[in-house]
Order: sequence, then C-alpha cells, then structure tokens
Amino acid sequence: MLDSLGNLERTHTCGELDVKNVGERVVLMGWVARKRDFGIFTFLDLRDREGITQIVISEDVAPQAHAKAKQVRNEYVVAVKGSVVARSDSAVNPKIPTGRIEVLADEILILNESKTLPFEIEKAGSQNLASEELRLKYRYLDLRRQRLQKNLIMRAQVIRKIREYMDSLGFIEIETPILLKSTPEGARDFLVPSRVYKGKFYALPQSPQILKQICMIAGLDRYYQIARCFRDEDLRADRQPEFTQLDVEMSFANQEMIYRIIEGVFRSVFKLIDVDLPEQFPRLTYKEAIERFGTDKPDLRFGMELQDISDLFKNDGFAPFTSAVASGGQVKAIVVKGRADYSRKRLDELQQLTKRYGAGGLAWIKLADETSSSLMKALGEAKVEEIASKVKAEKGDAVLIVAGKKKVVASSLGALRTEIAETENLIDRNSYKPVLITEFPMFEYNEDTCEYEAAHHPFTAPMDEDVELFYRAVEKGERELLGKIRAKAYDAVINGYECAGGSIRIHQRRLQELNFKAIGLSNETAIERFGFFLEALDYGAPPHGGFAAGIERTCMIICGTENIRDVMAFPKTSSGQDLMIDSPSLVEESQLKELGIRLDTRE
RNA sequence: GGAGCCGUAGUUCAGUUGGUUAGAACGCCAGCCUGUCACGUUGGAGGUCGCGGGUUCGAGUCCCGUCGGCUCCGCCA
Repeated sequence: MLDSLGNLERTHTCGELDVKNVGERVVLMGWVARKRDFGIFTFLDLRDREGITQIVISEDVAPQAHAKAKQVRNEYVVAVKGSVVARSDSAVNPKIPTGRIEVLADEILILNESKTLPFEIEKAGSQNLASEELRLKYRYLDLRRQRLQKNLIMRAQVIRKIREYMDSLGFIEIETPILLKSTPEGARDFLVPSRVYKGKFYALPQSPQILKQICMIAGLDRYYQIARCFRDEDLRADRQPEFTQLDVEMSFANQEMIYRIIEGVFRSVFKLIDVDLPEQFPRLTYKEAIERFGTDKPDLRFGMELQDISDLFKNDGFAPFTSAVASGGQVKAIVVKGRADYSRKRLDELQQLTKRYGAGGLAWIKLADETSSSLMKALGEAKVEEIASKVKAEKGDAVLIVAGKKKVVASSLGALRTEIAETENLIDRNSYKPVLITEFPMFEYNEDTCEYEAAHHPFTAPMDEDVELFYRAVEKGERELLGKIRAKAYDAVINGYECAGGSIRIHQRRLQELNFKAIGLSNETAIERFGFFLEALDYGAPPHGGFAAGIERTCMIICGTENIRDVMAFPKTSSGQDLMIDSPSLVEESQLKELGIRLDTRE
C-alpha cells in the first residue's frame, strides 16, 4: 500500500544538508539509489537532482519506519521525515558533499514503487553503461544519471548566459515561424502537408535566415533568437535532425563588429566553466586554415601542421608525386614526433584512413637509427633525407606524406592529423582554443553538377575587393572566376568544432539578383521563391549581417562530451528514430485522407 | 547511397580448431548481519546466443541475407 503525499512538503533537497544543519528536523523526498540492510538498521541513499543524502533507519528508534524500509527497493520514491545528525569521524563519507551528516529517520513514506530497472542507472565501480540503444528506449531512466542531469543544467545555464549577454547589448528576442516555406537550396527540408491547401506544404526552417534579414529591413536593428532548426540530412556524432542555434542579426554592422559579438558571447558562456577565452580570438583565413591544417575547422590544441613539399617533386622523383604536382595538385606531409617506431600494421591503418578521403596512398619515412621509407626504392636515400630535412623531422620522428589533388591532400592529412593527435594523446583536455576563420570562398565548385554553388548561403555578400571580379564573372560569363571570389563570411571554431558561422549579407537588390544568377537560379525561379525578399530589398534595406552559433556543439565542449546526445534531453538515434516514443510512426488512413495524401511505399 | 565495428542471462562481457551440460561479474529473489556508503555473507532463480536461411553427423562459433545500435565517407546553402 502506497502512502499519500498529502500536505507534506520538502524542507531540503538531497544535496544541501551539512554539519550546519545538525539538529534540524527535515523532510526529504527522492529516489532510493541504494539500500544497505544490516538487520537491526538500514541505510538508504536518497537521491534527487541535487545530490545524495544517507538516511539511517534504526529498529530501536523507529520500528515502523524500519519495517517500511525493509520493503523499499531501488528506485522507489520515498519521503523521509527525520533529524540531521553528524556522523562520527570514522563514518564520514568524503566522496559526497553531504557525507559529513546523515538523516536519522523517524518516518518513511513510500510514495511510489518501481519495478526492477531494465538496466542499472549508474553501475558502481564500472565505466560500462548499458547499451545506448537500451538507454535511449528508457530515456527517462538514463536521464536520472547525474552526468546527464548536469549536462542539461549546464545547457540551461548556457542559454541563460546568452540571453543575458544579448539583452545587455540591446538585442531583442524575436520568435519566427516553425511552419515556414521550402527553399530547395541547401539541406533537405522537413515538409508539413497543409490540410487547407491540399497538395501544398510548409517546410520546417533550416534556419530563420531570411526572416532575420527581414527583421533588419523592418528596422528592428538587433535581433536574436534561441532558434530550433531542422535539416533532413544524415546524422553524425555532433549532428541531429533538429538542433538549436543562437541566431543573431544586426544592422549597420561590419565583420569586426560581428566578431566582437561572437567573441563576447563565447567568452561569457565559457566563464560558466571558469575558462577565460581571449578577448580577441586568433584569426586564420580560410586559405591559411586549409593550407596549415587541411580543414576549415582546425583544432588548435596541438601542432603537427601540414607542410608543403611539392617543390621537391617539380622535376623528378616518384611518378605519382610528380604527376600530382604537374596536374595542379600537391605533395604534403606531417611530422609525427617520436614515432619512428610505427609498425607496418599501424601505418597500414593510417593509410586506410587516408583512403577514405580519396588518397591514393600514404608514403612514410621513419627516422630510426637507420632511416627507412616506403619511398626508398623509388627516390633513393638522398632524396628521402632531403624530404625529412625540408619538413624539419628529427631523429626518432615519422613523416607521413600524401600526394594528389589539393582537396584530397588537405582532407586526408587533416583527418590523419586529428586521428594521430587522439591516439598519441597530444590533446590537452583542459584547453580551449577558439579561432575565427575568415574570407571563406563565396562559391564552391560541385564536380557532380559541374556548377558553382553558394558556399555559405546565397545571401552572403562578397568581399569589397572582389565585387568587381564578381560582376565580371557573372555578367561577362567568366565563370571560372567565381572560384576566386571571397565572401564576407566567417566561422568561429573551438577545439575543432564549428561552433558558429555567419556573414555580412547582401542588402542591395542588384547584387542579390547577380548572386542568384551566379548560382544558376533563373530570374523567374528567384522571384517565385524569393520574390518577397527581393522586393523587401527595394524598400530601404540597411546593411546588415549576423551569425548563428550551435548550442549543442558549444555545450558538448563545455560539458566535455563528444556526443551531441549527451547534451539533448530527447535525442534521436543515428538513423533518425526516437526509440522511446517510437517515431517516426505510421498515421491513420483518415489523417492522410484529410491531407490529400496517398502513400506509395513501393520501392 | 557506401564502409567499419558491435548484437550471448535483466545489464556489462567471456566463450579455444565447429563438439556433447553456454560461463563470470553486477543486478534480481530469499535468509543472516550494530556503521555501511561498490556493505558483507549463505543459498536460489534466470538463456529463442538479434532474426531468417544455408553448410555440417553436429553451429553461439563458418557462409548468405536481414533488422537494430554506434562511428565514418557522401550529404549537412
């Protein structure tokens, strides 16, 4: 028989009692985390969001309560009335904040029972959690874990800090619709069928991009929003189909002004974990980031930069290298300190990694007592030594070399650099290295469609220096010039995660139309999709720009986790299902009919 | 769309070259226990080896398919 809560109220949480409370009468409520039964008396570890308090129930002091404690099992919900007593020195538990006291119970109320759990919430003395599949199915149990609760609390604090900061600078929080409109560029849309207009669809926003620009045109001056965004693309460890961004836009802004806001936001947020990010973040141009780190989101917590050795293969050498250089590609290398002892097997694994990024192979030099190299036969000892000295490798080091197209060399060596830093423990887990990546290219060449596409989004302004080039490229049809145009676009990267990205926008209709034309959008299509926006630009659109920061990625770094599911209450699996509520799911035929939808499930 | 790893008791895992009765720890149930806090201790219950097919005298183990989870490539303006 369960007890009723009645009028009983908690006096304290399970995390706050200490020696200062000794002698007080208290009422605690929570879950039984563990029970230790000694026959004549029983200990309960009572847990709530704030912590754990040990309850003692003695047969001598409170026979009824003791009898009740006998019935209690793990995860029962109980209320305890009792008094706070100090523990003797030998009984103090230094592992928990409340370990200097305990509550001597005189009454126990069982508020609810619990079946035996499908898995142990926190398995004592083991790092092994139950499988993620099982934990996602019983998310409400997994969320009882202190670690996850802490993460969600931290996330709430991050968002509160952001609001404080944005408010203090005069940004106003404006909500934008979730039922929006499909814009076929960019990511795949989630669609919502309209009942009233059969055959027509809303789309969930990939971001509130256009609406925040409209806010600027409306004269709202400074906008922000903690905005939910939806993109129907495949998932990753740091990507979910729905996620949250700090979305920001401001009028009359240049890049420098936006950088200051980005820096300010992250600085105030990182103070939550007592980390002082620099007042000004270091900067790298996109070009430099790719050259030195092989990626536009470099992890600056360690070195091991990419080095260009193409020069050594201009005229002669190993055929795959010379032909790569001759056809506009590169030969680049990284030096792995102290790893001249890499085994054949390890080098093979690393080669496999580079092949995922399209590399033809991975050449290596090992500067052990004797120099060995996969290139020895092809190049001879002198040339091998020349490479080693060019990249400043020292005795004991390994040199890893990839040749090929610039893109392949960059991405494969970039991935290699990260992988090796992980396995060689080169990363200081307590360091936080932000960097602003600037001067992104305006367009990217898509090799499948043989067309140029907007690299950021089609509202991004070109750099002033490149505007003339832009007109030439589009109006005179010199399309290959598009690849050279740089945008007023930027990212904020922290520890190798792209945490924010933004741009100065186009605010003149003529340039916006030119941009649509550049990405192959006909005038008619542009007007059909963005007519309202082009029109808005005609009515006194101010110069403006902004950014969006990923809340989850930021929280991942702050919470020290590498998985986005650890900073979301109800995440989906990597195939996009929610295992708890079992979505997506079938719907009633009548619902479909109402929407004018007939299914075709043939494959 | 593609690749890799994984799936054995409620949970986490082990399981030899294909061999007869599939193990351990934790959890669970019952008893004992005056200071535990990963309590201890005695005993007990608990298995469709993800699912389907195949090879074989014999499959947890080998093969094919399939489902699910995780990670990566593509994708993510």
